Amino acid sequence: MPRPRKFVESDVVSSASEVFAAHGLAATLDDLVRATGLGKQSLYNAFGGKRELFFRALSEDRKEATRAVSEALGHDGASPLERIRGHMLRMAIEFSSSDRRVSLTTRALVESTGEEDPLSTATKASIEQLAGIYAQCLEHARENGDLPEDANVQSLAVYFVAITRGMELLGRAGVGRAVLTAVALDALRVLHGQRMGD
Amino acid sequence: MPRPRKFVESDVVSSASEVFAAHGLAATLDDLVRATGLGKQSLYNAFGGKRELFFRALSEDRKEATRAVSEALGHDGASPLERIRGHMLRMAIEFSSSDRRVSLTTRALVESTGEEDPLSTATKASIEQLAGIYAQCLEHARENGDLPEDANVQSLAVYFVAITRGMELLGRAGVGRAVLTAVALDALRVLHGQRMGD
DNA sequence: TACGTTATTGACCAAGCGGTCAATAACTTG
DNA sequence: CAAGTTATTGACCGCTTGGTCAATAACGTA
Repeated sequence: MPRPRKFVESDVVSSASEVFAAHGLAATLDDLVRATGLGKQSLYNAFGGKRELFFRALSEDRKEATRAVSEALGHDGASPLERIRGHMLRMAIEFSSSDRRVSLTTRALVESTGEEDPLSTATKASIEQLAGIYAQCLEHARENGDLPEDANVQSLAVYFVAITRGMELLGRAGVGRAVLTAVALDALRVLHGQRMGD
Repeated sequence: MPRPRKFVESDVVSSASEVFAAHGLAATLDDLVRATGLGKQSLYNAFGGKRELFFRALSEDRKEATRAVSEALGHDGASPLERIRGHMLRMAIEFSSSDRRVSLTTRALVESTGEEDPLSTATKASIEQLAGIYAQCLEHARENGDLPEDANVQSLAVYFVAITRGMELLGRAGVGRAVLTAVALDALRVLHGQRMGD
């Protein structure tokens, strides 16, 4: 009965995501209107406002990021450690690409207050989810005998989240592909050492 | 002859820095007026506007950050590698402290456009400066024989900038002291391994 | 083809923004 | 103590902001 929408919701979120990636929450409602092609009111009807649309975009970004990492670290014939290696090298290229924008999750991380607000909750969950994926792959490596029996899979997983975040920021600072690749290879050496000097 | 100022410039910059650390460039002129105690016009006279004040704060933040790292990695009897270790462990504690705010440099990194604007230039310089300090210390370690002769000191230096940036973000996401310390120890294993699996 | 429902459109609004102005105050120096 | 210079103060301004409203359009259904 009702008048049908002229837009595809996921397309709108995707366009909005680019705008938010470029300008963060400081992106203007007008930017969004221009990027999505919708009118203000339609945007408001469909999503509820700028902030809500940001969360929606953030959620999609997170879904996509975890999907991508999941796929990169998933079974494909190579050993778990080889998959992590390939993943890190691809990240180095990705992060050093000149048109790469900082991920919404990282943006949200910086803009989050540390309190219990929705932004902080969302970013925290995002980090934990990513760490979970790394942990799974690392656990497989350990079962394979590619990591020492007493390797701390949990902290290593968080370590990989940290180093990828750091590489992302460095890419923003203009660090080029060669250096970032070298950094990725350095980072991987963590998996080869035997014991921490305590 | 002129009427003297009622404020100390460095104090104003310091107060402003906190506000910017908390809210980024989105901090309002009113926030700054409240935090510094100066009137708008005085702020304007002394610094030239919000953006200029931000740059001033960013510059101080950068100076302080490099000073701190320099001191931590400087000569103090311990070996270069031990100094790096101590530094990383202190960073883990610092970044996981609950009232810690994200550094202005990291903020600027995220908000920079990647173009040639002043923000990007400043952050790039900041990263390079930090990497330089790490490189110096690592070079000493190599001369000491604590690192293999063929270790790539330059990329390792950038690696340490990356992992500390990542740890900073994770601290923002609520990762606690224990986990962040474990991550720091993981990160250090890079210096113990012998050869990269190529 | 008339009706009910929702989408779209463009005008509109109050609040908050960064910044400015003009008047006044405080100090040093002659 | 008068003159010159800069600081401070509070009122003010034009613009942009996120959001709203009322009118109209487009569809399925009866």
